[in-house]
Amino acid sequence: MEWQLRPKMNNKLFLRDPEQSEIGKKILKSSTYLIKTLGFEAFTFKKLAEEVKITEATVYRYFENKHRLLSYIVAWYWNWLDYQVMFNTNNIENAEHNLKTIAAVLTWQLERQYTAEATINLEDLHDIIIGESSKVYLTKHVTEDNKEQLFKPYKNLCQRISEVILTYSPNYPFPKSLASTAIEMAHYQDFFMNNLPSLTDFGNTPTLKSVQSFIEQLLLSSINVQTK
Amino acid sequence: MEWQLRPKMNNKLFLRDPEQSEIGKKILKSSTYLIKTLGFEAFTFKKLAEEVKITEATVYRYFENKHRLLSYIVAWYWNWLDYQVMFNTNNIENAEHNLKTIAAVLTWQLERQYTAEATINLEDLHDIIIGESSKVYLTKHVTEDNKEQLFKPYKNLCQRISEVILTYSPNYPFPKSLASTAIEMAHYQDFFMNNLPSLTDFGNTPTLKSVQSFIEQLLLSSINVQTK
DNA sequence: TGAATAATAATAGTAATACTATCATCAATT
DNA sequence: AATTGATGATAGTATTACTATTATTATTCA
Repeated sequence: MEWQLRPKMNNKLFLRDPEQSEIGKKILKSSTYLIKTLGFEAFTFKKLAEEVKITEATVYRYFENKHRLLSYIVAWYWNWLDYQVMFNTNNIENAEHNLKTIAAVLTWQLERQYTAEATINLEDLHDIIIGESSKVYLTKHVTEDNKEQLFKPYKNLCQRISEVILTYSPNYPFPKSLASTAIEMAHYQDFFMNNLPSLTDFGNTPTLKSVQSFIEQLLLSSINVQTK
Repeated sequence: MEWQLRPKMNNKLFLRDPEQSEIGKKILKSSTYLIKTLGFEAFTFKKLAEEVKITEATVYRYFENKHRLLSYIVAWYWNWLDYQVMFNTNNIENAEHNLKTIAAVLTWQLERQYTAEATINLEDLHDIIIGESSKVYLTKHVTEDNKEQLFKPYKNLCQRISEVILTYSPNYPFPKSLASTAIEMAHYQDFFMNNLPSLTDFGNTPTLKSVQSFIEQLLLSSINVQTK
């Protein structure tokens, strides 16, 4: 039997479920491509409609506005990443090993599970996360969005990582902050490395492998000192 | 004799120097206030012009567009913060002490030097940095902006912090990445604490003091492990 | 003092954006 | 065969992010 994995998306994120129709799936695929290519600011529903060859009105029937669409895409990513972490740390007792796995997953260094589901192009998605994901919560309406649980997948991931941290070091005082730091920095160091390299130490060898070492070191050393 | 300190601003950041006229200064003050209050997305030159009681056209003679204005304000902040770090670590040999000072400065816990210069309201400015500063570089035109040296003050700060890190631990492999991590996280953990508290460990006591402890621990432990 | 210059006001206009609304058509379901 | 739902086609609006032009002040410089 074959299993098809689909992230369960919060229905506040859309007006009509895009996974339930061909047009919806095309909207997801094309918007991911366009946001990656044009950047979120220059991305419009009009351009999206042209790309998918539908009318602007149709897009509006799926998503309230472009910010919600970005929120959907980003939430999808956090869901997916959470699954990767879960799958790869599942049944493994060694917390240090698991922390290294987390650093690898966060920096895109691990064989991806569940790539068959091709609604969204994962490489495009990763690009969007690097450059645009913060814009989802850096708004004046974070609080309302948060009440609608739009950030649940991010929080789940953060929670999962913090649990591994606590397994490794039960008295470490900042497990959740360290988890969110690892998540954010995995992406920011990637962005800096490629765009503002002097903010990193990876200017000469701009590879995700370098970022991975940094995140790994960040996770392990913070905790190591604490448990001394 | 009294000294008046003014950050030397890159003249690519403006069309007409706002520090050189009364209207210019009002533009800086009001835009800081408005961006803080409305958020950058809802902030427009029209609203700014109304607030300052000038015409929109006048604003455009000072700044090319609202993104450049934000870049100016943010650059001003990094300049100012760099000065704070420099002033407070100057002549002090003890690198550990200096790292603690840096954590304090980044989290706004230190007596501010040079607050007399009142063109820009520092409290408003701090709010903007927390919620809007990343938007300055998270664009499709980072590279060109970077070529025009718009991010120089940020890089200077990062460089200064990384030097302290290296003084403390000459073999630590990620001084610049750790510096940019400390800077970004000082602000992100603040934002999370106030808006998405479950991403942090400060939900019960949402104070900058808590963030300070975290940043301090982050800086010191990363380096400590390395030097073992 | 008078002329030249610079800064701003006042006003107008434009293309694009982010929508909302209406009605017709077409396909699938019951 | 009738109903429902999704989409297309089309139109329209308020706002945004500008650009342009001319008139009016204020400043400075000869």
